[in-house]
Amino acid sequence: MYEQQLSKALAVEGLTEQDIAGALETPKEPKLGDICLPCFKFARAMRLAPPVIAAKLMPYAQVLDFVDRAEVAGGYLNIFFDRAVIAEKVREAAYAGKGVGSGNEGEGKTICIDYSSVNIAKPFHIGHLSTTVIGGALYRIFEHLGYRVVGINHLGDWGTQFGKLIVATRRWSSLEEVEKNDEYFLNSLYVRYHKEAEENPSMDDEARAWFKRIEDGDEEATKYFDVFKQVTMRAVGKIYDRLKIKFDSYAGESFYNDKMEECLDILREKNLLIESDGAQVVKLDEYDMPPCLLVKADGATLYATRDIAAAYYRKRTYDFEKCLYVVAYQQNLHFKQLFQVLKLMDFAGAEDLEHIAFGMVSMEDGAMSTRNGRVVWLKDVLDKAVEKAAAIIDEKNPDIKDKAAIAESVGVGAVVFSALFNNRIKDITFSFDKVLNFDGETSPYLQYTYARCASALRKGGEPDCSDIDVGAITDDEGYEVIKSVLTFGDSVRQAAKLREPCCVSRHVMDLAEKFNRFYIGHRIIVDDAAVKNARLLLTKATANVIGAGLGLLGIDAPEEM
RNA sequence: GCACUCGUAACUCAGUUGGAUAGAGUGUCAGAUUCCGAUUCUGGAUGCGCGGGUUCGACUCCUGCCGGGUGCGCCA
Repeated sequence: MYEQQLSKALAVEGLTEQDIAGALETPKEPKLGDICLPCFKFARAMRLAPPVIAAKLMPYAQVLDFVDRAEVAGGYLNIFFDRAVIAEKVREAAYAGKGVGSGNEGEGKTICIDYSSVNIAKPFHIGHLSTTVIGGALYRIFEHLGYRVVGINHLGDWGTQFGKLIVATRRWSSLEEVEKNDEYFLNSLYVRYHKEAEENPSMDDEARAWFKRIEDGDEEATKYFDVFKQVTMRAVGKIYDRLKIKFDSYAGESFYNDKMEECLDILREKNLLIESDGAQVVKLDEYDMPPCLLVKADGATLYATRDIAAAYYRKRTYDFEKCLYVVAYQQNLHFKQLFQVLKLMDFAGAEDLEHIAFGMVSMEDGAMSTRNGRVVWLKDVLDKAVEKAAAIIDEKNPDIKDKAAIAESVGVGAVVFSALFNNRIKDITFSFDKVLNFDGETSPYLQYTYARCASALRKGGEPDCSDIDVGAITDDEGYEVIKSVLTFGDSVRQAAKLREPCCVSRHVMDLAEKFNRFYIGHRIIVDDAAVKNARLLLTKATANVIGAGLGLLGIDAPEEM
């Protein structure tokens, strides 16, 4: 808050606006001021001791109309805002609705986000959660800042697993049966295939042959392919609805089948494609990386080949400013190679590709594995969380309306939030106890706080802005709430800049804690109308920010719970 | 072996471009409600893996070691 004005005002004694702007920071503790300027780094150039510099700057801060006072503490200049001036700004936040903290710096810019990217024929498991909700949150965060966002689900809909599924379907089931059943049935065929193929390796030849037929556009094989894809999409569609995730494009791997050749031509033209052990690769020794394999010895293309084609297609189709790949860090090397190859190809968007890596999920007894059944399906996790939420509602608020919908919001929200509260890079050891914990720093806490605000607003009525006593919210607790409300937008920007949704979740959590402290200490609905209106206004602003923050994360904020 | 990455309280994690006395939650113990929703709030206790370096100042940057994770040509 007020960084610009302060930078301008304190650019004296040879200091530039940039010097000041780069040094301003928020003190650790509220009692040290609202904003501060450490003057140590100016000492050398100014040939003065930091406290002397702070003292010289103090009068320039002191005269600003939004400043109450400035103090010199060691080498710091601590600035305290005029609380009444700050409090006035809450009005705006209270009437901004869901748009609170939004911006327009993204206007005219397009960001592509590649996330979720499910594998066809595999049910949605807990390992798919991070990419899906991180991508979804980044989508909304950028949108909130005015960007045009293109959400891309780069479906894993190509590869020999389709041949395997055809073999399995023909042996133990039928196309009709698969079509009628859900994704778990399809998965059971896949698991059975792997079990039996161990003893009967000829099945793999059969599978390869079927996949070849898909590649060749064979009618019968394509029919199978379409059904498998349809069954999977039906299932993940339900999950996406529950998670509030949407995509603008489902162009997956199969989509790029006919778009790779032109990329390989570019590589050949630039003499980048080299034969090695029968395969065709791009050498990356110069960049301390192993070669990037693009065409197998048998002539088939690879994941990386399709990613190159996808990059070209996206640049051409969307003319992106940035293209983000929300994919686990296991693929760090793959993306480093991919980006380097594209750079060597002089691809126009090469500098704008970014791998947004995140940690992996494992089970308490080791890595997850679909084949041996050591896997947790997301649907089960969501269902259990919703069940638990319903039980708590039954116990605490049995007469509430729309119980099922609220339990869904609370349960699903808790699962989503658990994946968005920490830094992306952290590994996660999955445990039901942790995900189903609704106490402490969880989304049910945020939702509860939101519902508490909503309840107060129902009882207190719409705040009347013509009759406000800002003094009623400039006490320490209220003032902390105000500052948190007003800096929400900064956190949204930080989240976009770092591609870290947790900047938003952390901010909203902090606000909820501050509001609850305020709430306990001060009655909102009091006889004095001016005081009541001020507190209601703050309550409304708080509800807006919590609601907007949860919304950015893809979590509902029910009015009651 | 090489590369990347992580190591903060008993546990799970925050910690702004390096800045003041390193903070939360869980769990634990002790408290708070005649009054707006106790899924709330208040208080107590425990810590930066180890050693060097750069700096006025290092959890943060560099370097060495220790420990965990991931990756390293025909999977995606």
